[in-house]
Parts: sequence; structure tokens; C-alpha cells
Amino acid sequence: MTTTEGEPTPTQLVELFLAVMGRMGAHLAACSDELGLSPQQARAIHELEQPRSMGELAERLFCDASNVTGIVDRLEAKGLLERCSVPEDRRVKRLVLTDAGRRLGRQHHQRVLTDVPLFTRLSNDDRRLLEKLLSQMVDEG
Amino acid sequence: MTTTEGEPTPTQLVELFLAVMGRMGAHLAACSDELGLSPQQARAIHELEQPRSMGELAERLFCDASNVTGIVDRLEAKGLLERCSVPEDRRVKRLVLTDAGRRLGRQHHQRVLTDVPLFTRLSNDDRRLLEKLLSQMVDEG
DNA sequence: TATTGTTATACTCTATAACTATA
DNA sequence: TATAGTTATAGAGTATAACAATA
Repeated sequence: MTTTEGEPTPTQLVELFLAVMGRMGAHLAACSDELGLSPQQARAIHELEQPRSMGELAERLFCDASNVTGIVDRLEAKGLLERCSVPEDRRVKRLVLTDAGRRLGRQHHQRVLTDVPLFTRLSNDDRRLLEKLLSQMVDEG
Repeated sequence: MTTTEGEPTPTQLVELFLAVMGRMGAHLAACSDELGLSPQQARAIHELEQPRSMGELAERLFCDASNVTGIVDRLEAKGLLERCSVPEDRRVKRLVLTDAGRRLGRQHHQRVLTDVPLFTRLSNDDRRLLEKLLSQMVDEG
């Protein structure tokens, strides 16, 4: 317990971030559930605002390509997207949201943004500050 | 696209937070995987630094109590915790980490804290600032 | 009666490996 | 040969409902 006041240990920071992540995760789960989607399905729709291939979607979801088959199957069965063929390379499937899919994506987006108790507690200045810090964290790669 | 400069929309902020969450999630998954744990098992061990009942653990994991039975089963099978009986109320199971469980928990904690590329990009001052903002977000409930 | 934890069930997500159809 | 996507498989997380033991 030799904690110097001037040198912040990462412990507290990571703990806090995990706590905020937990609440945000619960919020996201509730939002997708209201629309009859699993969290991962909602995430997929979000990433498909621009059409992408199966492999690209896998990268964005941080999961193996084999999982995407099932996720896309279920979204396609709900009529939320279509697997289009690509003339230049017939191996590739181009995933395109249907109108219903785009509509549901917008609804989900709205719900996620509405009443996020985490962020509503911050002043406008603090939100700008947090935005700046998060940008720094994500920048580059 | 009528975005006023002075009024920050929550959109960008939420997007950024989700991006940071995604990377942190990948980091956590990698850390637990190295120790032969699922992310949820690692999370459970983390929450059991203090002994808790099944129901308490369920609350902390934001999931139904019925799931905790399986999660605890698997941790118990690995010898990482024990279900102790509570004399005052024989319905309750008191979950206590074994020495091996506590050791693994410390290892996981170390790995999570080490080389978090997200936080290493921030200056000490910025980390303190982020810590303050995250505290505000979590405060109260 | 109410509560704690379990079981049964069914679905989703997950990675690995083997497969297909293209390139 | 290499790549994009699929299938098969097995394990883990998830919620709901019904249940046993205890309060």
C-alpha cells in the first residue's frame, strides 16, 4: 500500500471503466431486447450502416468469420438484410440492410442515445472533455 | 446535418464510448483466455474478491440467477471457489474463492492492468481527468 | 406464502476444423 | 494454392418457467 498521491495507478481507472462498461452493456441489452434483437444482432446492424462483406463484419464484431454466418442468417430470416452477390468476385457476399433493417437500426440508435443515465449526469463541458479523452484513446490503433 | 457547434450531440460521445468498449472487451477476452477462463468466469472471480451469495453475484454480473449456477459449477470444477453453507439461512450458498482462485484472480488483474493501450496513450493529468468524469457517471445509481 | 438456489429447456454466441466454390 | 464463406461440432452464456428446500 505504498501509493504516492501524485502517481495515479491504473487500477482505479480500469475499475471505473469496467463499472461504466457494465452499465452501458446492460443499457445496450435492454435497448436491443425491446426491438426483438440480441445485442450482437443490434451491433451487426449498426456496423452495416455501410454495406460490408462477411469477413469485414467479422472483423468489426471482433469474432471468427464462422460466427457471422449464423448472425447474418438470423437477421436475413427477419428480413433485415440481404446477402447480395458481387460480380467481380463470386465468393464474396455483400451484406446490405433492407429498408426494414435500416429503420430498425435507426430506432435502436435512438433508444441507445435516449436516457443514457451515464452521460446525462455530465455537464456539456464535461461531455466535450470526455469526448476529447475518448478520442485520444481510440486514435491511431 | 444541422449540427450546432456549441451543443454537443450525444451521438459522437456514445459512438466513441462504444468503440473504446469494443477494444477493452477484446483486451479482457484475451487476458482471460490466457488463463483458461471465459470472460464471464474472470468477471465472476473479480466480483468474488469478497465472498458473496449466488444472488448477489447474479446482480453484479447483470444476469439471471439461474445462469450463475452454471458459471459457479465450472469455477468450482476448476477448484477456484467453494460453495459454503451458511448456518443462519440454510438456503444460501456463500461463494468463497480458494487460494488457487485468489491467485488466478490476482494474475488476471495484473494482465488486465498491463499494457492497456487505451489508457497508456493518456497523460497522467488526462488520466486523472478521465477518472473524475467516470466517477461522476457511476456515482449514485 | 415468500425466498434461495437448482433444473429443464431453448436460443444465441463462440472458436476450431473440415469443407465448397471460387480465384 | 490461397481465399470467402459455410457447415459440423462442442462449449459457454442467456432468459423463462417449474421445482425443492428452507424461511
